[in-house]
Amino acid sequence: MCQAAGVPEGPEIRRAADKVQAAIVGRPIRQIFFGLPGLSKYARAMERARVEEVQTFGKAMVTHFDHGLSVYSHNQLYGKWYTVRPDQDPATNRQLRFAVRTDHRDALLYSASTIEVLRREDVRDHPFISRLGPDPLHDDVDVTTFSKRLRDPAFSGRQVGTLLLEQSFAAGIGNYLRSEILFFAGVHPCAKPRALDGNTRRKLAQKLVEITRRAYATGGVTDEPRRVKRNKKDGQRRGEYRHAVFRRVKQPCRACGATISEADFSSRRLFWCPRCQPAV
DNA sequence: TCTTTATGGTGAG
DNA sequence: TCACCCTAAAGAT
Repeated sequence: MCQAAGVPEGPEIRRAADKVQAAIVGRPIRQIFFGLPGLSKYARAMERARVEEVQTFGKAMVTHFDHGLSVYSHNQLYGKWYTVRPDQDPATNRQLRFAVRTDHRDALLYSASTIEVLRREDVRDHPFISRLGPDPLHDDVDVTTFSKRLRDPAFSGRQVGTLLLEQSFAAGIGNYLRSEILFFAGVHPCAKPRALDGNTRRKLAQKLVEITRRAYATGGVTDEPRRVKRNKKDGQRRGEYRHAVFRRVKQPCRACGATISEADFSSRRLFWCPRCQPAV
């Protein structure tokens, strides 16, 4: 059985989409199952189609079938994809919400509460997707995209600690990436883009893209490779061992030794180094 | 066994 | 800004 990587932020969703795509794209479908009310009526037609592609838009995933329908899913905090050999369902008490069973692998989505069927041409108009800013994991998005955005009056007067969580500014960034990006950019969460000098603003845009892509490549490890620690007991890299500041409250900054701070910011916990990210 | 927390998001006021 | 929804695992008792 293969449990698709991690859950909640853009990089984890994209990795899950990669797994699902490799498992079921182009394969004859044995069965489609929907575990939420109102969707079963679409299953028959999907069983005669094949999956063409699995797209992600920030934290949203869209599974496209070649007969013109697509399945939108958002995992929120709880959804989890598994890919398994046919009918080798995982041992879990979770609720199965969407299943694509093919002759090769089954792709199973558990616990997700937001699953919708759309026509492919309507995907861009979906209420969640249509409001998203650029996704730093998309090929056509780069540092310049966000440099410009940070100068845009719509965003430049906001505190960066708030801005980074807004999906309309950048799609797919969540709470751990927010703390990590600000740390590597050396920017205090209260800073406003328009008050930063040009170099710092560009560095913030650069780290936004770099750290998000690093998280995708590593499966959520955001600390610099040379600094990444391993748990001495089991060699794994969880929590303390994955990030530079996130959830490292009261631990020493690995760059300067100062004690990592923590505070609620936009109703979520934010972590920063008071020396590497001085108040503005 | 109960309570808290969580890498997310919506809608009311 | 707040209450609320979704569900699972960790922490407290």
